[in-house]
Amino acid sequence: MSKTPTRTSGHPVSAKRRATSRAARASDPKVVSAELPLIKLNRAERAAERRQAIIDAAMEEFISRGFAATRLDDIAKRAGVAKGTIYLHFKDKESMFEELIRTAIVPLVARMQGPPPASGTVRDLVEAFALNFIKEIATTRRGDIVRLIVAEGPRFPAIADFYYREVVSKGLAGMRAMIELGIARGEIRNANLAKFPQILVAPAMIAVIWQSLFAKHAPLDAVEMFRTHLDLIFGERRTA
Amino acid sequence: MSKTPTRTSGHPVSAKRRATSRAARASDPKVVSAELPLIKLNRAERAAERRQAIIDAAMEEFISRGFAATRLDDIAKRAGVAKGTIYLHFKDKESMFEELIRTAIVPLVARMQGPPPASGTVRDLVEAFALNFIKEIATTRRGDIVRLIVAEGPRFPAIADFYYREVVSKGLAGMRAMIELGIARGEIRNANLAKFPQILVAPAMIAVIWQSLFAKHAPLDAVEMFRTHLDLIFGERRTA
DNA sequence: TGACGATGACTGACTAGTCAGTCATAAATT
DNA sequence: AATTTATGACTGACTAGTCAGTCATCGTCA
Repeated sequence: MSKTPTRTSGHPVSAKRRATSRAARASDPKVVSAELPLIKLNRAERAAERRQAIIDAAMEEFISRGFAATRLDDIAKRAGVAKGTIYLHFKDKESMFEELIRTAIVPLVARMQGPPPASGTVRDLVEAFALNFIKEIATTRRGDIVRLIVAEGPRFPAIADFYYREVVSKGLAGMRAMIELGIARGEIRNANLAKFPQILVAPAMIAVIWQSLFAKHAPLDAVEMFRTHLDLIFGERRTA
Repeated sequence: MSKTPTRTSGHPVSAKRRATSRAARASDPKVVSAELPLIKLNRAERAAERRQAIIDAAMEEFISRGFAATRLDDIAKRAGVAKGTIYLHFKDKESMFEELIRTAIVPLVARMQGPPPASGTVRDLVEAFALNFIKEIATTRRGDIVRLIVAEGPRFPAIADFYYREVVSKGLAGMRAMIELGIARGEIRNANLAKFPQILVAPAMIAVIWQSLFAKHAPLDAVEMFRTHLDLIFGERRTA
């Protein structure tokens, strides 16, 4: 009982130096982008910078803890801002999470549309695309975003909907187009594949999941696996 | 929150009549002797029954909310027991979760080992196996357990470890054996497939995830998809 | 067989703590 | 000085886990 019914959330650090945060930010070689002169940033720039810091921190926390177990206090601390600042940028935890996933998907997709359809066989096209996916997503922190969507999707229908609409359906349509091209050119034997573009990307998705769950038990050579998969679809490759 | 002294045992689950004890005795003791075959169960039997009720309820809650967002109060209510009763069977929330997943995996694996290797081609073997998987797991509530493991695995290394050891590594070994048999018999052309048994099961895993995330957006014929996938591996089938 | 105390399964109010969100105050900027 | 932006102490709602008490069941004995 003699516990502390009063002053509950007493963070031990409570030194009365509020300027500290700011001073620290200035000198701290933290996350802040390398603004060389570190000269005056106007308000809009600062706000944008902090917002980004919050987004980065939140992404990190959500990825490693999931939505429910993530504490806003931790996000604030990691971002180097006070908790209240978060509420200057986001309505609440939930909409913050949804907006985060949403904006995270954009560069994810953008990254996938980077390399323009290089001339060559359809197999080259698909291979370039998949290798890009594996290099940029499956084997990086970004892959965790995909896993996060799988994990939290059922509880955030808005996210699952958005993800399906903006990524899955478009991605599959693209895959289907490539498959049909392959069929038309005679590179792909099985015409039914066009009905299930999922098959084409399945190993890549598996690689994403594998990395975050079992990488430490048994490393997986995602690139070689995908090449083998392409051999099944396009026929044995010449080898190297 | 204030109005819950009445105990409301009317929940969809088993909810034996026995929960009536206190409240009913206090208010209307006579009504009790209504119907209910109420087979005599001794203490041990009852305990086992309640334990099972708790397990079922917990599984349901964990699947639909995830570990962190699940409330023990809800599990208790769904199981028709008091919260304290849970602690007669499990040490705490975390070990309860781990034990749940662990015991859930056993029938999952058992269900996969049911049909003995029927005589026939390797393709028939694999197809029977996969169709069984899709029917028994991918398209049922059990698939959600798999998704739950994917979702919570990174935060429960013990679960990921166990799952890898008891399911993944064994399953892949079995797949590899089948693939090697297929190669030896000349049914499978690409010998590299034995290096990546993951490819064989990838579409089935994708089906599991698809069902829980996108089924309502676009239903997926997992069986036909898998057959198409087998065509890639074993060569075109006669069709139907 | 029936009465009766012992047992322990079960209960749920309660404790101790957590954390999302608020807001009075202070710093920075205009 | 006025206004905008940031802070972090604080609040209130919520929850994992506890435990003193209850009562159905069971063993024992008349």
